[in-house]
Amino acid sequence: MSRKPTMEDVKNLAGVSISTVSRVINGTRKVSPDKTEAVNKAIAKLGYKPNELARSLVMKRSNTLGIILDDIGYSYMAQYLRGIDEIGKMYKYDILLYSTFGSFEIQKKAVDFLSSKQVEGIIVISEKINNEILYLIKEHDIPYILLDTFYSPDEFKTVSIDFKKAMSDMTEFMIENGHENIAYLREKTAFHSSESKESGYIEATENHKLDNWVFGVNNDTVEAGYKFLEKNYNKLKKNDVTAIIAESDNLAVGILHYCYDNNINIPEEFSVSGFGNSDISELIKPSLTSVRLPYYDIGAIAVRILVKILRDKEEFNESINLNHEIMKRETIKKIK
Amino acid sequence: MSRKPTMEDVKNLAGVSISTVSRVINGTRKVSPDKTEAVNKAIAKLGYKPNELARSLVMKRSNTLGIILDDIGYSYMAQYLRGIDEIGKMYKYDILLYSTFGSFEIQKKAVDFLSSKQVEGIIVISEKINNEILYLIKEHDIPYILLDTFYSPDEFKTVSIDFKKAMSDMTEFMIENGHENIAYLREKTAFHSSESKESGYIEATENHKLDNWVFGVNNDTVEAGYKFLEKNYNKLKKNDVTAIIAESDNLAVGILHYCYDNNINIPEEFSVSGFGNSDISELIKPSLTSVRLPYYDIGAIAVRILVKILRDKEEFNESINLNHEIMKRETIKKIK
DNA sequence: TTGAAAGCGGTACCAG
DNA sequence: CTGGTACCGCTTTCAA
Repeated sequence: MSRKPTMEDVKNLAGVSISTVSRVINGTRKVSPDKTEAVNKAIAKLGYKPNELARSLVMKRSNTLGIILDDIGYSYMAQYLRGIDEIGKMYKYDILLYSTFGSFEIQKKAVDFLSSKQVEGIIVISEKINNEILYLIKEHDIPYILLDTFYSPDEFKTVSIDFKKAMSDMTEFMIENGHENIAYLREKTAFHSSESKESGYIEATENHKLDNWVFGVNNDTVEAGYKFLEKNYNKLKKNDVTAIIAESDNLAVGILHYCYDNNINIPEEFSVSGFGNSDISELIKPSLTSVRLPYYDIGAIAVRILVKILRDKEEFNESINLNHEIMKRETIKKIK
Repeated sequence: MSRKPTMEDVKNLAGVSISTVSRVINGTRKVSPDKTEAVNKAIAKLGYKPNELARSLVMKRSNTLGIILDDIGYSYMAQYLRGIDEIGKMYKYDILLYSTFGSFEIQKKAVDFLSSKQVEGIIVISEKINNEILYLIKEHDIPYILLDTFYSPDEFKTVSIDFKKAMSDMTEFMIENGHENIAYLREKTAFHSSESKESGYIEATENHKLDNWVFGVNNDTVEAGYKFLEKNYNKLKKNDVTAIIAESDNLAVGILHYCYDNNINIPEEFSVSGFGNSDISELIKPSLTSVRLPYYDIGAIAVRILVKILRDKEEFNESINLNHEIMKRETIKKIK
């Protein structure tokens, strides 16, 4: 097998200088038609492809975007990545992935690594981010953008959705449907998004002068949702609660499972909502009302912004929020 | 902002030659303790990180594995990627992703691109693969491995599972549970995996001298499964069918939905099984019996093999099959 | 052990 | 318009 052809080979075959070869490849300057053709023929004949590594080395550009994320296994990550990938490709950028499994240590390694690969921009997708890593990115002087996070929105750039507004909207939606005693189920670990959501619920209920009941569980799992209702069913009934807003689809599914096992009719006894619009919300029976988050769009916009920063050397300092959408399904019933 | 430090800077600060710097970084040769220390100090002080691009250029190694896949949006892709990523990282390989959205044209571009980035190996994850692209990879002389595919297993390397055996096992399982009239639902588009699965069903039923009923639908969707049962319910009952094996979870979920809507009790009237063990299979009520595919392991093993090829220049010519697992859940009932 | 110097495959500036 | 050449940052002979 013969070694990959280089510009040297093209130059020899075409009988021109190496600079000329470079010129016709990049269209940097005018080259006479005959030489252009000679070069193109040689390229075709040899099947020459420029070595991007060498090119990046001298240009100090790699046409690559680095993505740092916690775990590719999270189902919504794929949606982010689609947005990033698709739009990135439109601008000729490719994707270098780095999973950190939530470890700050690995996050730092990721930055160093991506930087050494000379990525032109970095997108960090993580709720639990450490400011060290952000400063590290800044130090490397590489443009970046944050997704899925609430960390210091003032100081760091982020594209996200307004979780508080989203949950407030969901609560309003329950109220519009006639519910006045609405319970709220959240996970206790204090991530910002979780707190924002709760505050949205609180705000909406208070605006309508309704009581509010916040219940906390320890994990964002189906089991936790199940146990919650098992434990609190009587209490909810005693207080005439007719709707339960869960801060996640997992929790909501747990609630639905408990109802299924105990012949509690949904939505007759309770209207239930989740959050995230995961696949299951549409497929479970009864199908679950949820809040759709525009992951794809967030990824897409993040890339657009990054590209803009790269192209125009323009700063990006506002945090952008995208719109959520309430997906009404069978678990909601209008009462009164 | 000061430019990134290079070996030149380290050399100056440490007062040694640039070769020496390289040596202590790579441990290529013995270097006297004092110089070693001087270099290390300089590196630490400057925060020097080697430029991987330059390194790759001269070494002709990039420590990067290229992944070509159809669409990162497919839910099981994430599991493949986790396996690849996690094991890849163990061997210091990083991941360059390329989505092709099933287009052969883009697949070819992907190969060229990855090659120009000097990836050391390529993993192709796609059911619909074109042999052109395989020859293209061969031409580039870069080691590769195929996943999720059945294409020419003799000529090309692949890690997969034995779909035929898997479906035959599922059928046997139904038979063990006393079912003698078992319907089979497949998608008509003729991918290899689909055909293999069907042949597994046929084989098992024939081994037990049972009748077999194969139904075909046009899409692998929940709706298709739903419509299938809607159309064939009476026919199934007339033939005393007590079990339905669907070739995918989607189809099976559609069946479950139809039953839910029409008060057909599962598993009393029908035992139902899906394939793929998607998230929904565990979360739907009744939970769906399915076949778990070891995506993570497939990815992990693929990387191991690739690394072995890279390290030992060893050929890999057998196709490896990994074990599936039948996940028994509520949709199955023992009869008789 | 150590340093000088020749590349790896390109780009871009400088003359001509 | 075209060719020569320095250089991007690093590894690796080859001598010393």
